[in-house]
Formats: sequence, structure tokens, C-alpha cells
Amino acid sequence: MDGFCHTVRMQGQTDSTTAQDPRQKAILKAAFEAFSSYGFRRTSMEDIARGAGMSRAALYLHYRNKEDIFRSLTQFYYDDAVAQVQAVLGRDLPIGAALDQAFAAQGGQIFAALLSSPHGDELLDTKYAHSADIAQAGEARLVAVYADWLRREAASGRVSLDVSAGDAAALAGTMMAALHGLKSPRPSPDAYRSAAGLLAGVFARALEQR
Amino acid sequence: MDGFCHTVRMQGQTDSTTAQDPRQKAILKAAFEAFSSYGFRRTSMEDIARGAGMSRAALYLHYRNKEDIFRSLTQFYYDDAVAQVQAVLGRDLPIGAALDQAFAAQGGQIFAALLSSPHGDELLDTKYAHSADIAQAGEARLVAVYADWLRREAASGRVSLDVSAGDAAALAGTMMAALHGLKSPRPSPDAYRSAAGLLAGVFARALEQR
DNA sequence: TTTTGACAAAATCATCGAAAAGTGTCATAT
DNA sequence: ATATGACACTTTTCGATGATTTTGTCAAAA
Repeated sequence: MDGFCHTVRMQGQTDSTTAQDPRQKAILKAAFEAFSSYGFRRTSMEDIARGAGMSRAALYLHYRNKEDIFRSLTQFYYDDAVAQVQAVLGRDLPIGAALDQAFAAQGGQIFAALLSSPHGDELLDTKYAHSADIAQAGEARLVAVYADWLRREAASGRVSLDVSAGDAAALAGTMMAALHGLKSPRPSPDAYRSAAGLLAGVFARALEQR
Repeated sequence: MDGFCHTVRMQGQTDSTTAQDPRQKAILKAAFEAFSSYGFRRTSMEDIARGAGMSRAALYLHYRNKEDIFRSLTQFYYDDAVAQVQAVLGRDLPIGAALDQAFAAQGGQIFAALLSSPHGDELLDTKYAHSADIAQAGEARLVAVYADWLRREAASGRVSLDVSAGDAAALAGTMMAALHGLKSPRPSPDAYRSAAGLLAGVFARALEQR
């Protein structure tokens, strides 16, 4: 597991900060390891501190408490996902390939690994309980990224928004929801990838200007 | 809430029987009311018996226990959903209308109301814990119904299965999963209907022979 | 400055027994 | 035939207890 080196922007109680700091990176990484093997409740600050190579007291110099760390991790995931999807969709690929790669980039990330861990259920609860706001904002950002892309492609005449009567946001929202649905049977990464690819093909065909 | 008058077929521990019997109908209806307002755990056999206008002892003449009642309710939902979807898809409508009506018929039913009740989470857990087999079989039946329809339409040249390389079952499965995804944000019935309609349009466009 | 050991406060856990509620199955009454 | 009251049994609930763990914040050491 790698990739804990991007910019993380906090909100609400959590201060605005970055994970550029190698210490923060180490903490998030240690927290990820601990959460995915023990779950949220069973992970103590001691566990995380030890994993990050520091004392528990030092940990409190960086994060207010366990919830704060989890929220930061959630924020990190969405920042990462948004960046990746944005990168893919900015690459001016054919519709089908763009959606396929965007879906893949979005699915195979940090949080997905967390949620498919042995304690996935509890971590999902935790996500809703402690970072519902971040998740909601993150989903909204993702929807916005897809919607922008749809509008761009529509403007250049490569896609038609007739399906949603021109409403790019509604279409993007439905795309996201449908994509989430593929995760409900807790499929293997491979099965998920293939279903996501199929779904990408469906949306591509539905959108292509004929 | 109405519609407890169809044939219910049990399996496993549950005996094969029907809900034609007005008593059974009354029991299922009472159970539905109780489950949706108290949740599964907090609903006692006494509650259901009273709601169905009989003594608790009489209830045991019809169902082995609470789990049995819940399983029967699950079975009832799927039988109903399959019948409705089958009816819609047998009506030889245009692709878009067929999917739209099928999605609607499938979503606005008994179980959907249960799961969007105040105790939706617990009831969802209950469903997985006590009737995962029925749910899985039901989902499979639904997928099969859609897959059959896809094959029929493909044979008559009205749809193309190119998106899934000719695999009707995979396509049907992805359709179902995507449809499930629309429920994750716990939308209002109206919002769900509109998202389902949009999704139906997307699949219709992707499938239409051009 | 930066980190930590140590402390007090808080939360969690296991255990207990008594009270309450719920379950399943009779013998009996309608 | 059906349905029910009543009985024995099991499960849940609750409050109280103390041991244990965890948390958050210091003053002090490196």
C-alpha cells in the first residue's frame, strides 16, 4: 500500500494541513494498516503511534484524536480519487476508454481496500458515523468532475445528453450511484473491474452521438 | 400497504404454502407493519399476533417462529417482484419503456418500503442474516428474467448485446447491481423513480440496435 | 524545540443476580 | 377442528461492581 504523499485538505474541526510531511504520511499509513487489520474501534492510538514510530503523545501533536485521523484518511481518499479521475478525464480519450479508466481509477484505491478488509463493515459504519460530511462532499466533487467532463464533451459534440434531457449533473449522479451498486455484493477486485468495465461500455454507448 | 394476496412459495425449512389464505395474508400484513415500525428484534410474536387478530398460540399454527415469518415475507417480495417484472417484459413494449416500467415495478414494492423505514438498517441486516438464501435466489431469478428478455429481444434484432460481448447474463447482472446502487443514498421514492427512469434510458440507448 | 514518561479522568470490559419479557408447547375449551 | 390460556423454559434487560484499558494533557527531559 502506497501513495500517502498527496495534499490533504481538512474541514470542520479538522485543521487545514497537508500530508507532505513524512510524519503525517507515516501516521496515515500506520493508521491504514491498523484500521484494516483491527477495525476502527479495536485500534488504539498506541497502535497507530507504534506503527508510525513515535510515542502516543507525539501523535497528539499531529491529530486531535482517532476520529480526526480517520477523517483525514477519508479526505485523503477523496482527494486522491478526484485527482485521478480528473487526470483521466482530462486526457481527451474516446468516451468508452475515458469512462473505463476513470471508473477503474476510482475503484481500486485506498478506501476500497479498507472497506474490503476483514473489518469492512465496521469501517463502513465508521465512515458514515465520523466522516459522512467528508464523504458526501467528496462524492459531490466526483459527480461535479464527471458532470464537467460531460458538458465539455457535449459542447464538442462527442456526447449527447439527451438521456437526461441535458442535465449533466443528474446523469453524473446516476453514474456514480450505479457504480456504487457494483460494490454491494462485495465482489473480488477482478469481478468489480469487469463489471465496472461493462458499465462504462453501457454509459459510453448511451452517450455517444449517433 | 396492500397486495398481500399472491402466491408465496417457501423453501428450505419453510413449508411450501400460499398466502391465499386470508389468515396468512393478515399475518404477513401485520408482520410488515410491526417490522417496519419496531424493527425485527423489537417485534414480538405477541405484536404480530395481536395485529393479525389472533392469539400468539394460533400464530404458531401457521409459522414456526419469527424468522420463518420474515423469510416468508422476503419470499413474498421476490415472487411479487419477479411476477411484475415478467409481466412488464412480456408486454412487448419498446426497449426504453419496457426497462423503465420494469425498474419501477421492481423498486416500489413491499420490501423497498420496509428497508426505507426507520429500522431499515436493522431489517437489512436481518435480511442478510435470516434470508440471504431467499434473497440470493430471488436476485438470480430477477437476473434470469432480464437475461431471457435480453436474449429474446436480441434474437428479434431489437437490441444488440455487443456491450457485453453477447453475454446476456452478465449484462442483466450489471443492470441489477446498478439499479441497487440507486438505493444507497436512501432516496425518496420520487427521487428513486426518477433516477431509475434515467438509468433505464441509459441502458435502453446502450442496447438499441443502430 | 521536540519528544516523552507519567498522571488523572474517562471509557470499556467482564461479571453478577434479580426482574422482566419473550418463546414454544401443551391440555383444554369452544 | 380451531383456537386459546397457562405453564415451563430461555433470553434479554438492567443496575451495580470493580478491574482493566484507553485517552488527553501535562511538566520535565533529551
